Amino acid sequence: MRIGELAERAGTTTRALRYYESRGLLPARRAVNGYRTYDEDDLRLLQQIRTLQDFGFDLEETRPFVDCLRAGHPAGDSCPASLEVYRRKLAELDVLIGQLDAVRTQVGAQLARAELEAQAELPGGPEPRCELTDN
Amino acid sequence: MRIGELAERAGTTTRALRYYESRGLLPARRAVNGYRTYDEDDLRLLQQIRTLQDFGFDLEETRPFVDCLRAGHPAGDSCPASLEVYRRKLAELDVLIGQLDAVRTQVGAQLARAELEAQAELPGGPEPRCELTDN
DNA sequence: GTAATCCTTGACGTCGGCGTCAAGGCAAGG
DNA sequence: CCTTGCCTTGACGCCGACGTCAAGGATTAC
Repeated sequence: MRIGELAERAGTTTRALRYYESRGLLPARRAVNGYRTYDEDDLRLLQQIRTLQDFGFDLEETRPFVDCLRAGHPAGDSCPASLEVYRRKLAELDVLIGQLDAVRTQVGAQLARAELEAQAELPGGPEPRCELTDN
Repeated sequence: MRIGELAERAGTTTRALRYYESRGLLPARRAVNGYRTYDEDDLRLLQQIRTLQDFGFDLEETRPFVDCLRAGHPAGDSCPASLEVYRRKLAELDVLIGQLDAVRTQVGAQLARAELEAQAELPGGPEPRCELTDN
């Protein structure tokens, strides 16, 4: 199949495929007329790439998986190098999620505080804090 | 004070300050010789910007806070526009953290599965799955 | 033959927030 | 006077993963 069909079947674009090839990730055979030619195996490699991309993996991080498949293994993650990428990614995710949780907490606290202060300002001077003050 | 001192006191660079000015975020007065001149208020504005940046806010998102301070309010988040930014950011964070959690779960599962399969491959053919098979 | 639809390579644009020169002006110490 | 160390503007570089356009060749449909 040619580049357009592969792109469509994988849900990506021809531009992306040419980019992958320029990075040495998904080289293509060439027909006599110079057109790129792909087969079903290439589709599988491409699907592996796209799956990992959707998970937020960098393009370079997908390379071990692609190499693994190309080496004849049943799955892209059947090789130690791929597992290492998984582990690194998990560690990165844990750090990132932790940071974002911390930020979320901080921003949430800031918002709560600022809303309280705004509340205290608006209704024409400081309000009574408690009914007991009426006594 | 001049740009170098302000940058140092705020823990940033002169390049960043010039960039903020180019974005209209932190304009500077000028001395007779053309040098940028800042005061303590500018330092406060800059600190507000940096705090939010550290939280992952875009520069544009810091603008309401800076405007709020410049309008004479005691805090950058004393204005409704700032609160809106807080709320939007919280919503964005929730979505992002949710996505990252989902990815973490998926990647974790993939890793566990791939490790199991690798385990089953290595020790020379499929291993006995259970001691009961010895009977 | 010609229009439509593929394909090719090459090259510049995008986005954010600056980093990093380059070329030159201004002020102060020795 | 000269050096040193600030400052000025301007402009290109960076990163990742492509988008988009340009100019032209190939194939197929009619």
